Amino acid sequence: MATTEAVAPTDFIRSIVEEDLRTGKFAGRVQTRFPPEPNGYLHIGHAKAISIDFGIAQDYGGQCNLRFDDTNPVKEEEEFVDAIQNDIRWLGYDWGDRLFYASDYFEQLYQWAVQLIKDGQAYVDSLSPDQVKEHRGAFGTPGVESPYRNRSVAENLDLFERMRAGEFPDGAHVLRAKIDMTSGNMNLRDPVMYRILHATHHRTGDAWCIYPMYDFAHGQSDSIERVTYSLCDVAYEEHRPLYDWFLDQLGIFHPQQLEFARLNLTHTILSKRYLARLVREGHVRGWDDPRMPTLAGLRRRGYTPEAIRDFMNRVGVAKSPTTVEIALLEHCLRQDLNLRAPRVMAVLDPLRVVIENYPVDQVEEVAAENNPEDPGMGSRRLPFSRVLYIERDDFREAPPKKWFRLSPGAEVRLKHAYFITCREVVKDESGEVVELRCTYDPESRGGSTPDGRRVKGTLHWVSAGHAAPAEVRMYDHLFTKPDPSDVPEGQDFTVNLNPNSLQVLTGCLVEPGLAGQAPGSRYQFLRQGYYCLDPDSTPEKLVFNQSVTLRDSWAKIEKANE
RNA sequence: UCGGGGAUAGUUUAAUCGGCAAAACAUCUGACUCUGGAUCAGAAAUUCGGGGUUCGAAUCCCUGUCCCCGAGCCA
Repeated sequence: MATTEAVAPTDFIRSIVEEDLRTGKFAGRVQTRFPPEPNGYLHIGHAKAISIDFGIAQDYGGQCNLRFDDTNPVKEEEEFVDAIQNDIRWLGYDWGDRLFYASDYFEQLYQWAVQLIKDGQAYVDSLSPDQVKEHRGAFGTPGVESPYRNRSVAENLDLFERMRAGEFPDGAHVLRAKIDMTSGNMNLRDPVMYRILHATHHRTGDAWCIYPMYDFAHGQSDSIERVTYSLCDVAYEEHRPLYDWFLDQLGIFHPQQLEFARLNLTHTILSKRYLARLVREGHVRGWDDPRMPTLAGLRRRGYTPEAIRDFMNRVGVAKSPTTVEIALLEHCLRQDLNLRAPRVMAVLDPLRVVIENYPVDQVEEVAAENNPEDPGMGSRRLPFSRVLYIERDDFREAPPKKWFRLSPGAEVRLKHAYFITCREVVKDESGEVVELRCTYDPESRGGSTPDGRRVKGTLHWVSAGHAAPAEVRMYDHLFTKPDPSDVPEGQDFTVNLNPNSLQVLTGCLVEPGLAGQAPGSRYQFLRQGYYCLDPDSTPEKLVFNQSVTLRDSWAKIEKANE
């Protein structure tokens, strides 16, 4: 099978790694980590970080750890720990036995905090949250020092110990680093290192009632794990001076933080908060709704890990804030599935066809290749009979220009079967076409005739007596605008929600072999697109999700004719 | 207002030391086809502006503009 991952990634981070490898900066070691907070589901934006963190380790013979950044017990849940691991594995990455938690390091972090207090680099502040905020100052103006800033080391030690012992209520005190209240970088204006939180932690239970802040936990966790490259979002670029400061004050192993731009995609949103709102307000059916950009949603939609990895390689790694067209993601899926998905025939909007000159009770089997891109995928046999269904959209009573499909008097090929000619159009009282009376050419079996006559159109079909009923869920972009946040004054992104992002087709008919297949199975519905069997399927009714359409040049012609 | 980061076809990225600006996606043509699919061939399209250095600048210097991020006891 041809590989779909042909693009060799090259980027500024890899250049730095290669340079370090040359100069021996980290003794030839490449160690990265992926540090999710277990407070939500992973989405395709995270997949970019995963692909970079694991991909770079892989490329240079290093390792990537999985570390849950679980320093805030009030936001984090065990449920997400499992879901996140599942998603990363599904994407195709492996952290071996290196599954860690920032909470594994709580005791060490505490000892380091004590060390900084003893060194006069940290102090217990007893200002209220509002006062801390006031003292911090604004962008243009310097902050002012807390009156508690110059407490003695002994008093700080005593207070901090008692904070740990649970003597104070939430918010009564914090431990802050003593840096510079006048810094232009807000992160350096005596950042909070520890806060009091009488909350049960998903792993440490009630062992702690003080918890370290991200800035005091992340770099040291990296250091403990001997991470060489701590790769993160550009949002953390302004935190780097602080990341470096703690490591330097502590005098411990110093990983290098490097920042890259996070992924944005057109026609969707990638903010955990907004995604949660879509779920909460019922705009989608859940976190794994096939319209969601979550990995769970993409998986259910029929996306392959290969397509997503290929996409990440094509998107590249840089620092400028950018928005990738969702068309590229869709292209990657098509390209992958074109090579791997078995072709099947499915009629979404059935129109009855009776072959008048075909024997009433006869059923024969025609051979159908499973994938013209890969003969190794073999072939199957399909039942053909006198009564069939074709796609309603494949017939026009008054055909437009360049119409290759069926119309009164026209001859087309039924894929893998016979040529048929439309003789008569049957309508009901309201004038709707309900049936086509056709004849077939017995000589055309297999799709060609002895006289070598050509037909322009080839249609998919199913045999009425054999087809399996199905529901097909058709999807379109979640948002109508490329940038969902482009809204009129006073409104929010929900006004750009696409009312037609889900269209449920019932009464579809698919070829018989599809019954009983495993949920998650992916197919190409011939001439239509790629579809994936949904877990909602039952023995009575198959349910398919449309993953992505095929490129449709007729749609373009039709549009141009308008 | 201050600090940090960024700017190359419509989009995302390349361009080794200062040496012919390129690829993919998207768009448009055409060929081919038992999927109006796939494939193939082709077209159009790019260095944020203004100065400067240089034989030569996307790259170096000066200057301006625009965009993103930052004032959680969130990560």
